[in-house]
Amino acid sequence: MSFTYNVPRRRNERLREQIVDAAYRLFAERGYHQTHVSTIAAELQLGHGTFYRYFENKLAIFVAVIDRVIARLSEVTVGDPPGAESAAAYREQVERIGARLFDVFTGDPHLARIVLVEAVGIDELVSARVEAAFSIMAAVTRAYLEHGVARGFLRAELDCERTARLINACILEGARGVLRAESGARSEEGARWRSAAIALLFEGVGGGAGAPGST
Amino acid sequence: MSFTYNVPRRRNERLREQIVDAAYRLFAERGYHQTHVSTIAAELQLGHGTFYRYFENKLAIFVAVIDRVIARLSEVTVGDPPGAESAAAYREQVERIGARLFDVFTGDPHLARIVLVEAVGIDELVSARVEAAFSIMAAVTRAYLEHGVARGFLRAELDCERTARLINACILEGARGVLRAESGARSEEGARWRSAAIALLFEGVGGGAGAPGST
Amino acid sequence: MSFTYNVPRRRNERLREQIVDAAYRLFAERGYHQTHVSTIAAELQLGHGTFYRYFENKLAIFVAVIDRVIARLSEVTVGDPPGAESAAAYREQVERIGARLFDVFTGDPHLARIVLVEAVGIDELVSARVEAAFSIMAAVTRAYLEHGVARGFLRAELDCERTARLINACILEGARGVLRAESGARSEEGARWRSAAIALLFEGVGGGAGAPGST
Amino acid sequence: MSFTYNVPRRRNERLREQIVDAAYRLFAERGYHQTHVSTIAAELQLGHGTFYRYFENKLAIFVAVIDRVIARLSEVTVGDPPGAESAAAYREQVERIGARLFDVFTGDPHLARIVLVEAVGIDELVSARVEAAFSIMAAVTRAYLEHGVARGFLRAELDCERTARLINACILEGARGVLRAESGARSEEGARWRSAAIALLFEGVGGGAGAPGST
DNA sequence: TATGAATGAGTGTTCATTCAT
DNA sequence: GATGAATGAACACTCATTCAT
Repeated sequence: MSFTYNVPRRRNERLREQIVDAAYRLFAERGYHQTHVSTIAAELQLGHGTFYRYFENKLAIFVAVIDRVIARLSEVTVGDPPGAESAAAYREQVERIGARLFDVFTGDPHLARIVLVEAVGIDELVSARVEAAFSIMAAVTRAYLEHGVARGFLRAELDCERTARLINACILEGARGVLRAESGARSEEGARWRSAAIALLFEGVGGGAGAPGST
Repeated sequence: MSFTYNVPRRRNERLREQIVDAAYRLFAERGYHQTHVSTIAAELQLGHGTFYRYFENKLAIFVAVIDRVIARLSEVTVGDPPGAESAAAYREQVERIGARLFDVFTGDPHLARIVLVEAVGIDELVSARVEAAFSIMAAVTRAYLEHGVARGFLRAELDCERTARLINACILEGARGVLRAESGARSEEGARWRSAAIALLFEGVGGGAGAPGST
Repeated sequence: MSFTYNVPRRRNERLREQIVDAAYRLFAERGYHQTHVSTIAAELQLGHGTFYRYFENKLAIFVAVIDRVIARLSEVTVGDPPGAESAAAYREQVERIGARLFDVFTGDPHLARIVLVEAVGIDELVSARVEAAFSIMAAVTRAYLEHGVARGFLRAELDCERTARLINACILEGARGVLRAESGARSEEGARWRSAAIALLFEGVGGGAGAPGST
Repeated sequence: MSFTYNVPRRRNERLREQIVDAAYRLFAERGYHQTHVSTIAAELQLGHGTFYRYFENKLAIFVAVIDRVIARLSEVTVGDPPGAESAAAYREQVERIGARLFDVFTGDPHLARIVLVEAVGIDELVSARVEAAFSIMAAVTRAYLEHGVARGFLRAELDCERTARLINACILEGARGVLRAESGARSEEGARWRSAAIALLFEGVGGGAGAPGST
């Protein structure tokens, strides 16, 4: 019997994943309150009693979904630590990381909807987790800003903490904008949002001939 | 008799307002699904049947609450049409209108929570209404940007449509940031977010000695 | 003051009648459970509190309506006491009284609907009253039958009690049949039902060449 | 294992039947509006949520009850097609089928009450179904009458359509009459109604020495 | 381990009735 | 007397969760 020891366990892990998969999609498509435990179970042709062998209750699966979303966001922001040595390389890196984050949201509409819409107002615990995720994203952005300031690429007096959050908000707003567009027009729309955001980020709105900062 | 003519009517209007008041607060504090019709009625020491004399159903009161929020937002953005003739006056006006909007959100934590959190995922109709309100805010911001471009205060190639939405997202993010702070520290925190946002808006993050745009 | 003594009373009587009128029609058209106290009051442009000055409760107005229906039925069956001295006169009188009863039902679809449909299953008291009304109708019919038997116009062994009820059931069935017809076709349809019923009543279905009773 | 294969299914069907049984009796005894979903569930010692696993809503169970009643009525009227070749056999067959129908009503007081009382005024759909059932009964009766006319057992000018309905009304009236009687006296009462109805049907009320049709 | 039948707390909504004005 | 605002008992229906098989 010992040789089969891991098999059921593995099978369970697999099923647990599948439940999260299904719930992820369903929560995004129909919303938390319109997605019932039985909806999720039915999606996988499971008895809905079975669900409770894998998750304590309905909130638990939602937390699992949220955690997956957060993990997905984390993936993007690690592995490209701030370290550019020239201004040009710096700007390029910032654009790259921003684009990647942006792509995560626009590439998976479910993810954006879960984190921006459904996760909201369900439960304190969930809110705290999402908040934490955004804080992590902000911390990453902040690290880049601080690196830029340290190297003199960015304004010395920059409020890195708050600016980081503003930048993230812009990324999310861009993602929202892209998702509002018809799916056929999304890549073009994405390019526009990206360049509008990058321009705002590096130059601000100013720079006209009679601009406040031009004299 | 003539001077009491309107009283009954007024008393009704008054109660209706009180119901909206109570619902406004309760929806913000406990969320839509945790606020029951009977919760609202109990808050005003009314029988819950009474509620249905003033609102068709639970969704109706939520829409009323949302509409009040939207009206509040609209108030702020009218009455100060873009028209500055100098760069300095322009910047000042933009700061003023942004600050006012910002103050609405930070001045009434309920308002922000309703529109940002609770209004989301309840109902198509509600979402559409909130979406429309944000579109109006964006249109106002856009008008300012276009005026700035026309006068040469802002970059000619500015993507006014998208930048307007990015700016609004920054205002909301700032409001969120302030609401995260302890209530004692909010005015100081508000000042910081305001200046961070204004700086990002007009100058971007750049401007360091070795900044990308400095050469 | 004494000279106005009866006026309010009379006015009340009048209003009470109007309430019964309205209720009569509404109960017939929409049914008992779909007709609310406020429906009746609104019909007369009364406050619905006023209703309770004239009727104890909702059941009371229904009883009043039923009583009116019963009174209407009684009117028809009095004033033409059985007393025909010849077979032909007897048959004519029976036809006349049957036709009158029949006309009451077909002439006022509301009446039939109230007594046949709405009065049923509401309340013991109401059922008993309707039952009593039918008993009265049956008693009248029975008196005619007994007169017919006494004079030798009808079979001596006739079960007058039960036959009377069967005959009344036929009258009601005929009325139902007429009401099923399009309103344009009702008078023609009425004639057919009348002759079918009269034929059944006096001759039965038999009388064919090979009929059981023909030998 | 194969022999238990159907058991769970069967157990379900069984409970569903039991729910219909209970509802059938309760609707008959207390009426539709006085019978609550929880009343039915309690009768079977079920949680009232369980009810909804078997029926969509309260109307659905009522329709199920009505359909059972209709099925019961249909059973009686099939399997004895009109085909008697002699007048005596014809009369015997008509008596037999009438008696059977009559017995259904008098044998199950609930059935009569459901179809005659409770089914009325609840819902368009239900009314239409009951109406249809009566139409079917009428069609059967009519077929007998037409057969009788064709063979010359009955009057040639008989209005078979309407007379069929009149006869059915008499059967129902007889049933009603029996149900009015004390349960101890019902079989005797039943015999009287049957003979009164048969006599009316075949001979009419006439036949007295001085009867209208005797000359 | 998987199942799904059973459960009942919970909630939105209706409407007859009361009563202060 | 007339009114209609207020009331809350009553009820249909939902769905997360349990547990016997």
